[in-house]
Amino acid sequence: MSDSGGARDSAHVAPAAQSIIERAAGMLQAGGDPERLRILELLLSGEYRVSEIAARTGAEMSTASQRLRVLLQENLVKRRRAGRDMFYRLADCHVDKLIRNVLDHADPKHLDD
Amino acid sequence: MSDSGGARDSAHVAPAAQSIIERAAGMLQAGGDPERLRILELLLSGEYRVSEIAARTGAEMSTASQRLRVLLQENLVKRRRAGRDMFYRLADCHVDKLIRNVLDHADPKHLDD
DNA sequence: TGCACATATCAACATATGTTCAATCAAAGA
DNA sequence: TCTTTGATTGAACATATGTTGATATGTGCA
Repeated sequence: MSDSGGARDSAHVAPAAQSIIERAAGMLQAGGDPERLRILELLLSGEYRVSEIAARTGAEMSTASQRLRVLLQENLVKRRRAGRDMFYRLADCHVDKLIRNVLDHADPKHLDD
Repeated sequence: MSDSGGARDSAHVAPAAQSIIERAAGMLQAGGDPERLRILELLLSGEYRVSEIAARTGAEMSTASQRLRVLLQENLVKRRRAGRDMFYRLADCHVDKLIRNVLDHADPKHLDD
């Protein structure tokens, strides 16, 4: 036993409750589809209606709407109605940071593979 | 037309290349499974061998190994061999931040739903 | 070399996911 | 009220994903 370089009990990480893990996993999974991630990336720059999101991502509206539904369910985005339009935006700055973080990490600039 | 409160071209977000989006989505997806996320959470506190990871997450070794393979493929973890053991750890501090961020966000403390 | 331990891989299966088009709902204006 | 426009929902389908137990690899030691 005894560890070969392990940094056990180093940072006092309270193990997250199962429900937290599940919600967090749901969020990651929702962002874990290239097409949905493209939507999230777009929303980094502001609020858009479904038709715009569809156009800018080259998808049918119903497809965009389905993708937005998943993002909404997992609390990655919020929406508001304005007349016939529905505007979607990132849920909060936390999500903003998350998206930027992962896009940044995936950038080859980080040459960490 | 014209926007109803939209914050277009606000933050100069360079649209990420397709390949970056895909890699980023792969990372999110890899973390987007509750069981794999539990492994990542465990690794927040250090380096562990497969047998320990299996034991602590209540899984068979072959199951743990499969899960680790996915995490490895998406560059969320790294590994090193020490004798017969294989030690896994988070790939870098970027991943550490990502995991903490999402677990934090999923915490009900944030009451943002 | 032969055995034992730690991991990894394979293949088969059940389940989950994403897409699509048609149908429906909701708001606005004639 | 009827029509138009924007958005959502439903159902069917193809594809992807996660799990499992058997098998293989790989390392250390006798």
